[in-house]
Amino acid sequence: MSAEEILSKRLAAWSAMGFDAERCPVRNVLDRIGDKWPTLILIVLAAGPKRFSALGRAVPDISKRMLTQTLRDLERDGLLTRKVFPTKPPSVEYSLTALGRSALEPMAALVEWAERRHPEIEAARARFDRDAEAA
Amino acid sequence: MSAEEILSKRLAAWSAMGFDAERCPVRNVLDRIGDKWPTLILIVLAAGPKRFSALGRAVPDISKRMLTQTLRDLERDGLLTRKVFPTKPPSVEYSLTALGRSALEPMAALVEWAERRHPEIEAARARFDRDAEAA
DNA sequence: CGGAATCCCACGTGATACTG
DNA sequence: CAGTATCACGTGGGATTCCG
Repeated sequence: MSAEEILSKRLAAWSAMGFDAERCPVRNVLDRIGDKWPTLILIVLAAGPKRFSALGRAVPDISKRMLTQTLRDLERDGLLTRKVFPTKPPSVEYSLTALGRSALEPMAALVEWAERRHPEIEAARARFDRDAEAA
Repeated sequence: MSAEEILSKRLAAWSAMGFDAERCPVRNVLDRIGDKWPTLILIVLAAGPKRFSALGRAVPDISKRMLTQTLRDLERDGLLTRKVFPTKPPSVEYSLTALGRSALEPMAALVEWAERRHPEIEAARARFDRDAEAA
């Protein structure tokens, strides 16, 4: 089944169900793995479990606040687990669940597409901007 | 090559390049097709060309402002084309480009993942919320 | 009909300081 | 170390209005 068919079918199904945005799986998912921070966190964790501050170092431009919140969201969705070691000072280790690892596959497909098509996109942008400037 | 390997490799490459968020293809792409409205527009157009107001009807909860802006962005990125018919009143038709259609493939993978895993995610959320409420 | 322009505010996000 | 709490700000995006 082609990508067009898959998407068109899904679309038809959702429309028939009244388009409840809250329950739409795609919207639900996109709000997570489509977002910048969750995606980056998952990619970093793909290499193996990491502690809180290690994650912070791996994604330099995330604030502690967003890191905490993003980790909570991903934990809530069952994409990663949070394991506390009662050492002193305490340390917390985050690692992907099977569900989280399964998310890496479509994400990898997206990343590959992004890298392969990036030149075309940049070219299209340059063309568009040039044409717009002509006006 | 596994998804983990692909993503870890990419991550290493970006880190080595200094993590320039502006030029990172993935961030660039995620800001488009990871976002809610662009994704939905592309999915709707997967079924065939559509006019402005038809798109608005197909995505009921998008405002005219966001519809216009989203279409502009996608046109700028070369994912769709805008064709004006000088009828009266004017009509405008949007359709996917080859580049736009190629984006459907990774998106379909994402949608399939989302639908297949949605029950697990909902269950994980319910469990998380229940445990949290116990405190 | 398809879009541009304007207003406006909720809320996402960062910065900072504090705690177990 | 791994967070929470608080405040303050900027802006994404909705509502509305006007135009060709």
